Amino acid sequence: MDASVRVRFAPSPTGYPHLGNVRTALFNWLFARHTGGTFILRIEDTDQARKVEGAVEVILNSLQWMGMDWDEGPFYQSQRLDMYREYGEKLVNEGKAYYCYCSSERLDAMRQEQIKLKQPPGYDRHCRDLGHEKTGWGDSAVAPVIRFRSPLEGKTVITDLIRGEVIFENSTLDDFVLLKSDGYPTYHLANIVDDHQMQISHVMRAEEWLSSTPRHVLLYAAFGWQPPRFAHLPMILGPDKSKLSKRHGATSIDEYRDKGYLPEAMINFLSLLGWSLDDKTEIMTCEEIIKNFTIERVSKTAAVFNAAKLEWMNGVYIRNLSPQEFSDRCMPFVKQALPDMVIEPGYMQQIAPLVQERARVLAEVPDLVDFFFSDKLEYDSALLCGKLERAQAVEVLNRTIRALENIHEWLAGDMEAAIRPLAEGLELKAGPFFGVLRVAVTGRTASPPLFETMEVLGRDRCMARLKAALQKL
RNA sequence: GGCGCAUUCGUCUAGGGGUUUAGGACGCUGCCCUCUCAAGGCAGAGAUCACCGGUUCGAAUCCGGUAUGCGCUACCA
Repeated sequence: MDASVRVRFAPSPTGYPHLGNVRTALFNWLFARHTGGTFILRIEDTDQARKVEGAVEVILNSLQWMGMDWDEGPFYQSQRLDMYREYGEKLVNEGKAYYCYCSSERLDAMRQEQIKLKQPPGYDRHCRDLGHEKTGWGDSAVAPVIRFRSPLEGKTVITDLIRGEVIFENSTLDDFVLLKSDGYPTYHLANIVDDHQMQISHVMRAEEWLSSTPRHVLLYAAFGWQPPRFAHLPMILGPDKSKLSKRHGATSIDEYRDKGYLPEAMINFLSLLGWSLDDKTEIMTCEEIIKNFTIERVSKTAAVFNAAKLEWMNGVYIRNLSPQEFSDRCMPFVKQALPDMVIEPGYMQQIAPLVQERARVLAEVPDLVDFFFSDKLEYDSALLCGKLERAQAVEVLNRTIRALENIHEWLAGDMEAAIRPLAEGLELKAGPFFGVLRVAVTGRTASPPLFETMEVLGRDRCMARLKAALQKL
């Protein structure tokens, strides 16, 4: 237990959280829970242009859905603008940053030119030594930004908990913006100020941030602050091995919820994207993951997201649910997909066990069970015969109906005992014989076991369907 | 272009000098079970550990280079 561990998940509400974001949140949360530390939620809403309405709510909901509770926050950077500005101006006053009045047009033109000349793009430090005659807002038609006065030489060494020592030449760093002309801080400024103020001990974020870490280390030094420990997590890639994004299909976490992935399966699966317990353990409860999670066992290499494996794992979790719980969790999906049907919880509880091991995601349950609810089955009569002659199929149905009329208790065992011998009489194997009945009763060629299905369906519905099948032939 | 990171079966990964004929999982194929579909069981294919050199009695494991991939290179995060 290390109560001094303070970590944060700091998403920007510029879109809905995707698997990568959630994995980052998860690792921070796991680390906090493992160490007995504190998990803080901070919304980095400093980009007014890319802000997406409602994204914060989705982020919060997603964390809650996955069971990742936070101890402090959410804090909003947009509510702390004055403070960032003060810190920015403080650096200007100390000569560690400066106002820049370059217009975006000049900056764009400069970049174009640099690219044309095959030079590394970057700010040309035009305003770095303007002097003091022009300082602050109001002195120019152009609202200025504050830029960091990056050292021109030397090296910045960062020690990453996952990657070890990484060395950057300061000369490759440009004078990045700290405070934008709209008064909002950039990520670099706000992030450092907040991490310091919130006493963050470990910064765990995706590897895409590794390149900007020297800037952050330099900023901490400029403020005279002790930087936190850094751990850059491996990226999660799409099947084409590029950074996960919308074009890879379902990436937003609530899409997975809507498809019927279980949060516990998502936790388990995501925990294994860049972390492992040992050489064989894969299915773990959240408690087990928390107990065993350490940064030492986080891998360095980017992971391609394997949707098929997630689906498999979700199936494992679905099968491990109690029948009651499975039934309860199916309800919303079934109701939504079959809006015209009356879905009684009691009936659903009878149906559920028949499809539990056949579903990999909850959203496919409605397709598996809809025939339990419909009054009239729609199917191609050709399915009824399968490979049998029409006359044979008719005979199968007639004999079954007769046998069933003598059944006292509508129980799967009794029905099977009465019907199975009928196949022999027609010199048919059980497979083809039951096949006819299956289509008659369910309208499809694949279904849960026939007699259990018929028992749940009930006598009236089954008899009606068998007779209806006869009519079709 | 510059800088950085990475590189073990198609994918997720174990392994960190001899215990490895490189282990597990998903997926795939086959067989078994079986009233269909699943689930389950068993088996199989699949990795010269990116490549080249070096260190060493010995390298997937250590070092160097090359290649490739990815990331960053914004008044985005």
